[in-house]
Parts: sequence; C-alpha cells; structure tokens
Amino acid sequence: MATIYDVAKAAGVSAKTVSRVLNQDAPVGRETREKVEQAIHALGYVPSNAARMMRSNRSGIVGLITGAISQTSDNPELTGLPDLFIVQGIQQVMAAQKKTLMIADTAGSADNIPHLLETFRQHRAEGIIYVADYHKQIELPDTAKSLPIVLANCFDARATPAVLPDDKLGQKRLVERLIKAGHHRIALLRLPETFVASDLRFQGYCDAMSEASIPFDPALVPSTLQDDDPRQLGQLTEALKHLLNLDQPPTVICCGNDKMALRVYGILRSMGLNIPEDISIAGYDNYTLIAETLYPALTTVELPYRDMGRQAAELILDMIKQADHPNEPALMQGDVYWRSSVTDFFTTNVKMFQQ
Amino acid sequence: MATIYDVAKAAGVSAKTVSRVLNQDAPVGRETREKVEQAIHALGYVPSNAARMMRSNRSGIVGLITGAISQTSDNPELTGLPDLFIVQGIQQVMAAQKKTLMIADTAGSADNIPHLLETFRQHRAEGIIYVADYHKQIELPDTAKSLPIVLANCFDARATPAVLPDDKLGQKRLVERLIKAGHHRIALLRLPETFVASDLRFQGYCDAMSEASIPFDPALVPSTLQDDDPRQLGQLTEALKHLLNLDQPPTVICCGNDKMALRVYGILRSMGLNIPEDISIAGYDNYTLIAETLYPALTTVELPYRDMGRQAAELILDMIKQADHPNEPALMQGDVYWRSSVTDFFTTNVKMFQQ
DNA sequence: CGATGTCATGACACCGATGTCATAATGATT
DNA sequence: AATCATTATGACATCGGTGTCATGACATCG
Repeated sequence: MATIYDVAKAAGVSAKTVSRVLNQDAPVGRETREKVEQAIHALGYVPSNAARMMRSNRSGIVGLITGAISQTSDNPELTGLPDLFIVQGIQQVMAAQKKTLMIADTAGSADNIPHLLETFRQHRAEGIIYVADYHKQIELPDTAKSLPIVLANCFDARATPAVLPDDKLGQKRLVERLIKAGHHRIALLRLPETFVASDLRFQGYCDAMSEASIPFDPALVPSTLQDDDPRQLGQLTEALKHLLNLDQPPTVICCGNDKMALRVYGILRSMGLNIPEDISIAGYDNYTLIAETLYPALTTVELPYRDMGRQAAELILDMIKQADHPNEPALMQGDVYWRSSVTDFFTTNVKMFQQ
Repeated sequence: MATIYDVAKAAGVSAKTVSRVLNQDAPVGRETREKVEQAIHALGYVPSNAARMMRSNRSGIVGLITGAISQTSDNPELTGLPDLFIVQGIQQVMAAQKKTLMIADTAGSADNIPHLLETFRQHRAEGIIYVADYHKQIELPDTAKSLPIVLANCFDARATPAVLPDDKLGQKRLVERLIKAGHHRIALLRLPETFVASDLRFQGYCDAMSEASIPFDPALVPSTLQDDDPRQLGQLTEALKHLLNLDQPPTVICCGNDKMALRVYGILRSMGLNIPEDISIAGYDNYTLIAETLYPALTTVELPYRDMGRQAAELILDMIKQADHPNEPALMQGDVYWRSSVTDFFTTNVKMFQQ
C-alpha cells in the first residue's frame, strides 16, 4: 500500500505538502496541487486511518452492540429481526456525519459484552450504542460506564440515556382510532407480562377507553399469555373462544403484536369467521412483511425503529461533543397504519378500495 | 487515555516490557509481570489498535457491505430482512478468528459503494464481503478489485468468488419429498422472472418431476407474476382460480416464497378452502416468522443464510491468507422443513400431532 | 573453567500521518 | 527602500505501539 511518502516522492514534493493537499488546511500552489493529485491517483493512494488517528487521537468510530444479529433460538418470540431498522437509522446519521460504525454482536450472550467493549476501546471508539431486539430492561456491566453510551430500544436502572418506543401512546392512539371508527367493544390480547410493552400498551388501552368514557370490561382483556411459544396457539384459541362467547362479544380484537395477529387470523378462519366482516383485527409493530401481506391487510401501530435509530445516533454524537446527557428516556411515537382488517363503521364503502 | 508509557512508568519498567506482557511474545519475570499487570489494571489501560496497526500493517478488519440495512421502499418484495442471518453467520466466524467486522451500508444506492470501499481502504481492511438481500446478479465498480472480495447471496459476470443458495436443489428436494408423500399433481407459482431464483427453482421442480417420471404439465405452472407488489394479489387470485378449476386440480401448490404462501393462505381461505384438507401449500425460504406462525405451519425450504455467511467468512479469510480463490461459486444446500400445511397421504395420522 | 545458551530487560528506530516551526519568495504598505 | 504580511513549501518532532539489537545475569555442558 502506497504511503504519503511515496506520493511525495512521485510528485517531487514533501510529505507535508501532500498532507496539505489532502486536508486543504493550508494554501498550495495550483501546479503543485495538480502534480500531487496526479501522483495520488496514479499510485491509488489512500491515507491510513491508523496513522491519522495516532496524531489526532480522534477515531471517528462509533461502536454498535446488538444482540439482534445473533440471539434467535433462545427466545422463540423473536424470530424476525425488525429491530435492525434501528441499525439502519443509526447508519444514516453516522454516514452523514462521516463517522464509521463498527458493529459487534453479543452472539446471544450478554457475557460477551465486556469483551466487545474492550475491542471498541482498542479502536478508540468515541461512543457506543446498544441496541436491544425488543423493548426491555437491561443491565450493563460496570465496564460500560467509561465511554459515552446510549441505549436504543432498552433502558436500565441507572438512567443511562435511552431511546424507547412510546408503547403507551401508540396503543392509545390505535384504540382512539378504533373508537372513532365506531367500535366500543374492544378486546385486547396482551403480550406475555415479561415484555415491558405488555403493560405499557395495556395502560394506553385503558387511557383511551377511559377518555372516551367507555367503562373498562375485564372480560375483554383475557389474562396474558404464557411466554413460551409452543403453547401460545392453544392459549390463543381459548382466549378467542372466550371473547366470542361473551354476551356482547368484541367487534375488534387488538393483538399484542403483528405476529399474534397472524396467528389469530389463522385460528379465526379455521373457526369459519371472516375478517373484517365478522370481526376486526388490529396488531402492533407494523411489521410490514406481515401487516401488508396478510389478507386482508392488517391495521397496526408502527414501532418507529428507524426514528429511534436516528435519535439514538444524534444523541450519542451530542454526548461525544459535550459530556452532556439527558436524564429522561426519549420516547418515540409511532403512527397508526389503518388497513382493511378493521371495519370502519362510518366509511365502510371507502374501505373496499384500500385492499 | 493511558498509554503504554504511562503503564511502564507506573510499573517501573520499560515500555517494551509492557508490550511483552501484553503480547506474551517473550519471557517476562513473574514479579515484573505482576507489577505490569497491576499497573495496567490500575490505569484501565487498553492498547491502541491504531498504533499497533501502524507497525504490523495488519488491521484485523474485514469490511462488510450490505444493502440490507437500507433499501426498503424501492423494492416492496423485500420488506423483511432475513438476509441479515448471513451477517450473523459472518459475525460468528469473524469473532472466532478475532477479526473486527466493519459494516457499511449502501443506503439503497450502489453509487455509494466506491465511497464505502474508500473508507474500508482507509481503515486498511484486509478483505471485503458484499452481502445482497436476495439471490441476484450484481456488478461491482472497478475500484473493488484491489482488495480480496467475496460475494454472498449474489454473483457477477467476472467470476468473483461467491456463495449462493442452491435454489435448484432446494426446490428439487421439496418436490421429491412431496412426491414421496403421495402428491402427483404439483403446482408451482413462480416468482417474478426478474428473480434469479425463479428459474433455478423451476428447473429443480422440473428435475424432480422428470426423475419421478411424472410428465410436465404446463397448466400446473401458471405464467410468472409481475414484479410490482400491488398487483400481485389480483394475479395470484387469478392463478389460483385457474389451478383450482383444472380438470385435475393440483393437490399441492408450491409458492415462490413464504411471503407468497402467506398471501395464498389468505386468498384460499377467503374462497372457503381449508389448508391442508382441501389443498396443501408449500413455500420457500423458511422465513420462520411466517412459516412457523402461520396456521397451519408451513412446509418450506430453508435458505441456508447462516451457513452462507459462515462460508463467505471462511472464504474471505482464506483469500486474505493466500491470494488463492475458487472459480466456481459455492452452492449452499438448504433443508426441507416439513410442516402441517402439506398432507402426507401415507402418514396422515402422524401429521395431526405436529401442529 | 571457558564457551555457549537461555532468560530478562532496555534503548532505539520505525510505522504513516500531521502539528509546529522555519524559510524563502512575493506582494503590499508606508 | 525598508518593513511587514501573505503565500508556498520543507524539516523535524510526535502520536503509541512493536521489531531489532544489545546487554547483563545465570545456568548448562564438555
């Protein structure tokens, strides 16, 4: 690999002059500049980041730790990887700021994190973003505190700066929209309680119902599901039977997430029910592969992953510049995607054209 | 940040001795070693990769270019990101080899690739893996040839080393298995022809049928779908009607991928048909979020993404060690996942317990 | 007992950039 | 014309490690 000295020799100038051409930090004669540029091109010279870093002590590297790339089999709830949209959002901001993103992976075990941090420190990463695969509480090892760090899609007990989805508001908005569409009997199939989002979305549901003066009916919110996947199908079937057999059955069922909605589609249809004619279904996540492909397409609430990524990236860049950091987690809002799986009693004819 | 000299001073030894303790490349007295180790710990010293790299000229960095992290809206076929399993496979191998993975993203446009390569070269990446989001042909810019490069999930016209899924064999195996289960009238809903996999899988289908001496019936393979998503639903419905109205309708329909299968589930059920009692369905990809969650669970063929990633990683590491490179793309085999969406005429009673 | 080998350690140069300072030439100012 | 500012360039030190070589203290061996 050619060095700056090779270029200097080829152009018949000093290395420093080549440096000046590269960085444009001091005037260089037109002729000289052209000679240097030619030499650079001819030799295919690319400056060494390592050497630069040594002098400047600024690496321009931001570390990203994610369990998303691994961590598949242990939690069957997480077979998709939509959270990688967060990484996409981060990437966008970093590329715009000319920072380099170095991605490492926990390989499914948090025990690896200290080692990953060590690697980042070797590369003199200026800050670190930790991305979780779903909204949850985590605990960082003590070693993590030495660098600016931002949590995305997760939070800890020590008020480390975090960016989170506003699950409560999202569910609230969805239910408000359902009410606006004429639904009053609104069921909620909650996620297992081990998920932070389960309770938040339940609160959002309650808020929307209460603000619309619809009394809370516990019969519409069956007990939450168990955590393990294999049994969910049976539990879901039970819960659905329960809901459908109520004196006043729900006109719409809010599912804990899009995946659950996918299950519910299958079960309801095996019971001979049509969506949305017999009953409306809504999901959560706007996991588009499911939500847009399902027939009929699924009304759901977006998890604003890309926005969260961007926000987390900007946050860490701020923290790198000034050691300042916020105390409250940033809550990111997700939109309601209204699709044909929910009957709108006031605009039924319009619905037909939405696919 | 503490340097090796700080450590040396604190331990009362020379910097070189600290270096020896770190690298264990020469004997160091027990007492001295302990002093040094204490000093390292006390100062929280982490060696600078940049300084190391300058001497050794080996960065230990492998660059990974992917369009997967971005590139969403332009091709609606690709709303999921299963190909990131490839990245996972790569990660595994790199971590085991103590290489650092630097991930960059095309942000949806191949025009960015030269710039990404430039960044990698600045970091003195030793090799590059390019990961495509689905099996396709690509064209690399000329700048790419200066570093060892491996293509994963894609190939080019210049025989750049590549790792690909064996779509032909996968489809063949699936059809063989279907035949073994007693199916003879096997329909194939092909992917749009713009996908390389479309033709390969069709060949696999033909091979299996021909080897089983079942004559090819073009009526069972309707013309391929259009590329754009919005119209697919209508086209699919037409194709399904055509198949179901045949004199001898198929007993099983192989869908181009799992996403198409998800659509087909919806359409067939809206027609009042039950899966698999009335007709069996198979997919392709083993996109588990769909395949395992669908009701009934979907028989499908795995895209061996993780294996492909591992293979690509090992390939690039080989190429870094020796400039040797293979001429033929490595074809990775994916298993058939037999689930309850397909009737097995010989073991019907067993099927019931498989969920 | 002297020659040789191993162990333990340090001095110093070097990797490839860039910051600092020096120098020379040119032009502008009084 | 003398002074000063600006432009254009180079010499050299430096960043933080590691490779090379040298050195002294022991241990081993014929």
